[in-house]
Amino acid sequence: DTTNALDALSQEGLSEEPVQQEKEAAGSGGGGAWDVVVAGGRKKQRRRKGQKKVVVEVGHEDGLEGGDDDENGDGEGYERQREHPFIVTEPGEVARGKKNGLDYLFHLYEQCREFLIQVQNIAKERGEKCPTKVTNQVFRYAKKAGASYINKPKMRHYVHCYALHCLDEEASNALRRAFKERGENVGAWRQACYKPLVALAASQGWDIDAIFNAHPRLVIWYVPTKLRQLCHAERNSAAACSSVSGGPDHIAF
Amino acid sequence: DTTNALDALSQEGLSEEPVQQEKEAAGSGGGGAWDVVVAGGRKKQRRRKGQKKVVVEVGHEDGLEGGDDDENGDGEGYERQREHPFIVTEPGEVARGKKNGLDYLFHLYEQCREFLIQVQNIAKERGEKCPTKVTNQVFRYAKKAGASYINKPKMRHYVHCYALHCLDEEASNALRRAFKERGENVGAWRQACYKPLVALAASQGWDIDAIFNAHPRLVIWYVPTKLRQLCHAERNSAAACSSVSGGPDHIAF
DNA sequence: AGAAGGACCAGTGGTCCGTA
DNA sequence: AGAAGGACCAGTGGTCCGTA
Repeated sequence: DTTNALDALSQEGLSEEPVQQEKEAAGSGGGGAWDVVVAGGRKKQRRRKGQKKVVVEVGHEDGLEGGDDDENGDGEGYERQREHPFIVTEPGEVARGKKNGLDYLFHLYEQCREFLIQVQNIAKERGEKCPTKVTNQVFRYAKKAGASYINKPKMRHYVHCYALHCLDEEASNALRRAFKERGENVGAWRQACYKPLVALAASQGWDIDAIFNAHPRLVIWYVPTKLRQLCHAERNSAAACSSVSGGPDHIAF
Repeated sequence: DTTNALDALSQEGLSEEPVQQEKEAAGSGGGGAWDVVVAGGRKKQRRRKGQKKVVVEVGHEDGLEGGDDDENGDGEGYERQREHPFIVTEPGEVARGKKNGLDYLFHLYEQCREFLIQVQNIAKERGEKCPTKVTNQVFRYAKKAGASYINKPKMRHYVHCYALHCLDEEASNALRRAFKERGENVGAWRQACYKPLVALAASQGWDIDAIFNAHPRLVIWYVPTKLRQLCHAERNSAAACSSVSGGPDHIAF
């Protein structure tokens, strides 16, 4: 199966992950693992020779803290393992400079799904409780498998953006292009992702949980609190509005 | 709707719950609320006059601890609010003495389901996360609604017994009659409930989660750890056995 | 300033063990 | 002894806020 090929690949070369000898290959100016993934057609990349596929138990080398800051890449001294910030990119566009693009962001969600599937398979094999969502356990597993660039706060932060991408890729792409053109930052784009989702929920009876549950890539993610609240608030004001105007199918926006 | 009628009713009269003035009416010798429920045909009991239906916010009176042990019922002094222990009863049989029967036990599971439904309705109304299982939140709600005789350790303890009752009532009834006849205690009966469930799982591909999920009254209960482990262990030894004997459909028992 | 993520916290699932 | 359930505990979902 090809489940791990992408994972192993995307663990390489990203400047932020702790494989020191490869770190700087992708750091700035593009050309990292993600670019390879995008250029190569999104699946079945062959692994680089000599790089072992990391799946379950990663031998822990403890190299993250302590001692030597002696390695440096492009002359900026010690680079922390924090991921490059996201910028708004169009579909297919590779982020330049020390930035990551939105295709890469969405790819992280796919990776989490693959890690979840692995955790589920292990649980089934052992006859243990089988998670249906991306839980702490899955994040822990991802980290142990070497995907240190995946963490819970980040993934939860952008879930609704990924949801829009899954549910209405056209609208998501249009929004990305518009916000890129306007030079908006990631935070503004992220905020803007709520509105089309709420509109979508409105058109489907306001049940955002049902919408997530009906989509195979989305069902594994918890509905973000704020999205749930927005849907609820909008439903109530739409109801108030329609009760004033009298029409049962009055549109809120 | 009739959702709360049973709840309100079964909150009355049971000797263990903290409505002091009614406590002793049902204490020993049968004749408590449960008997009324059984005799009355299991639904749409009318409420006793003057007894308010308790649903959400119970005015807390703090009367459980502190002060006066001055009330006493049938001459045994202060009776603690602990439920009478269960005994093995046949279907339809009312427990005599300071005991509770198994119909009453199973009725508690139905009550929990009704509390869950109430919690779900409230959550939906408020646009909040909606539990799909009987969670701590539901137990807390039950307690606030006056069903102090419902608690998590008890309900979790007997889940698999209730599961057998739901999935194969004939087998469950036969087991109850057999264990009553032999004079076995509740613990022995409880232990014995595992075996027919494991056999049932065996006949359905060993997926005990799927079996729970397929049943509308069971889907709201977490699969008990021990039941899951037994299914897993039995599956493995069945597999080993069939690989020795060579037949893919070899029966383990 | 905008953003990534370590680390905290309230409340969870699970059940032990002091109690009656 | 057999059994009910208060109360504890490890690990959860959720996200704040000290960090870069």
